Amino acid sequence: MPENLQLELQTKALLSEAEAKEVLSHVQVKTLKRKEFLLQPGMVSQHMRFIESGALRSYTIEDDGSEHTLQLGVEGWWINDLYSYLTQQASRMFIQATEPAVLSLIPKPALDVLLRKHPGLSYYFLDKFQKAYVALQERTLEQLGNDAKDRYTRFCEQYPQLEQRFPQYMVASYLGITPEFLSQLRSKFRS
Amino acid sequence: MPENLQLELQTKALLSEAEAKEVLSHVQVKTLKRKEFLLQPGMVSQHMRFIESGALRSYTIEDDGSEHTLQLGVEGWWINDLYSYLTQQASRMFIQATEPAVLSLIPKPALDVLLRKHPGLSYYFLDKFQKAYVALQERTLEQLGNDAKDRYTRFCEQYPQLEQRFPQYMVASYLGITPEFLSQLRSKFRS
DNA sequence: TGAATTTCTTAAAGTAGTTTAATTTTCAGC
DNA sequence: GCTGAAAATTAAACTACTTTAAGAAATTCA
Repeated sequence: MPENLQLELQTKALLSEAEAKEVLSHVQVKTLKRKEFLLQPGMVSQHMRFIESGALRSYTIEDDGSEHTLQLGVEGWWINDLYSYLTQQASRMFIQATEPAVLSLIPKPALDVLLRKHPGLSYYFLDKFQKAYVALQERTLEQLGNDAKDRYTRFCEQYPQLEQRFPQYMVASYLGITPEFLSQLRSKFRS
Repeated sequence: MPENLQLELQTKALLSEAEAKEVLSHVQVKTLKRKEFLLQPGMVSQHMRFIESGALRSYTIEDDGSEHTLQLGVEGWWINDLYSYLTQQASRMFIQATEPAVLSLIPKPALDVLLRKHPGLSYYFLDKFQKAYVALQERTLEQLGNDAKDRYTRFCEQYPQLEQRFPQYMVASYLGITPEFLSQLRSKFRS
C-alpha cells in the first residue's frame, strides 16, 4: 500500500528496492476521515509520518481560543510535531486531516535502528530536517519584514498546490491575518 | 583562553577535562572590535562559534533596506548561520559584534571528527539544534498570535539579560516593530 | 437531491502599529 | 572630561489590519 513512500525512499533517499522494502516492513498504515486527529495536545509523537494521500494541517489553539497554523501538508510530504518526536515530550499541537487521508507511520524505535543501518536514509532525514529549519527561518524573516499582501503572493508562488486545496481561513491563519482581510486581498488581487 | 567553552563542554556536554582539552586544541580564538563582522552575505560559515565574551547580533537586510534581526547573543551562547554551516552554502546574513567580543571557533572538519569520537558532544549539539528549532517554532507562533506589547513583555521575561544589553532598535527589529513604537510601549509600561 | 453546515464575501467602524520630523539623551572614543 | 555621532523620545497624521455583523456561496453527507 505505501507506494508513494516506497517511491520517495528509492528516488529521494536513493535506497535500493530491497532497502526500501525493509523500511516499509516496519510501516503502519493509518487511514483518517476528514476532521479526524492524528495528534492532539498531551500526546507524544511516536512516529515519523508520511502522507500517502489526502491533506492535513498542524496548528495550536491559544488560551484566547485563536488558532495558529504551523504546517499545511499534502500527499508526498512528511507531517509531524518534530519537537515532540525528537524530545519525546508531550505535544502542544493538533494535527488534523482536512481531507480523508492515508498515512504511512514509521515507529521511532524502528527508524532509529534503520537510520544507523542505511546511511542514505540518514542523509535523507538530515536533509529534511535542515530544510525544515531553513523554511522556518525564512518564515520568521518573512513575517518580520513583509506586509500581508506580499506574504500572500509569495505563499501562492511557493505553494500553488496548497492555496487551492485548503480553506481560505486556514491559509489566513498560516499567514497570520484574519480570513476577512485575506478575502479583501484576494478581491483586490483579481482586479 | 577559551575558559568559558571549556566550562560549557565539561558541565553541559559532560566531557572529561581531557576530552574538553582535546576539543579546545582545535579551537581558534577570534577577537572582534565593536561593529566588526563575523559573517557577511556571500560567505560560507566554516565554524561553530561560541561567544566567550561580548555581544553579537545576526540579521538580514532586505531589498528595501530594512533590517531584520534573527538572533541576539551574549557570552556563553553559540551564534551562527546554521543554514550556511550545515549546507555549506553562501550565507545571506550578517553577524556583527555589538560590543567588543571574543569568540572560540571550532572548524567544521575538526568538529565532524570530534562528534563521531565523543558521543557526549554529539548529544550536546543535537540538543542545541533541537532547541534552536523549537525556539524558532515558538517565535513563529508568537508572531502569529500576539500583539507587540505581549511580545515585548515575554521577550523581557525570557531574556532579561538581552533587553538591557542591546540598543532598543535592535530589540524592536527582533520583535518586528519600529523603534518608535517600542519606545511608546516602554513608556506606557513604566506608568 | 436537498438540508444543514461550513466557508467566503462585503462593508463600516475601530485600533494597532507606521511614518515623518524635530528634540533630547546617551555613549563611544579620543 | 569633551565632542560628535548614534540612539531614544515624543507627537501628529496616516495606513494596514481587525472586529463586527449580516448575507451569499459552496460543500458535505444523509
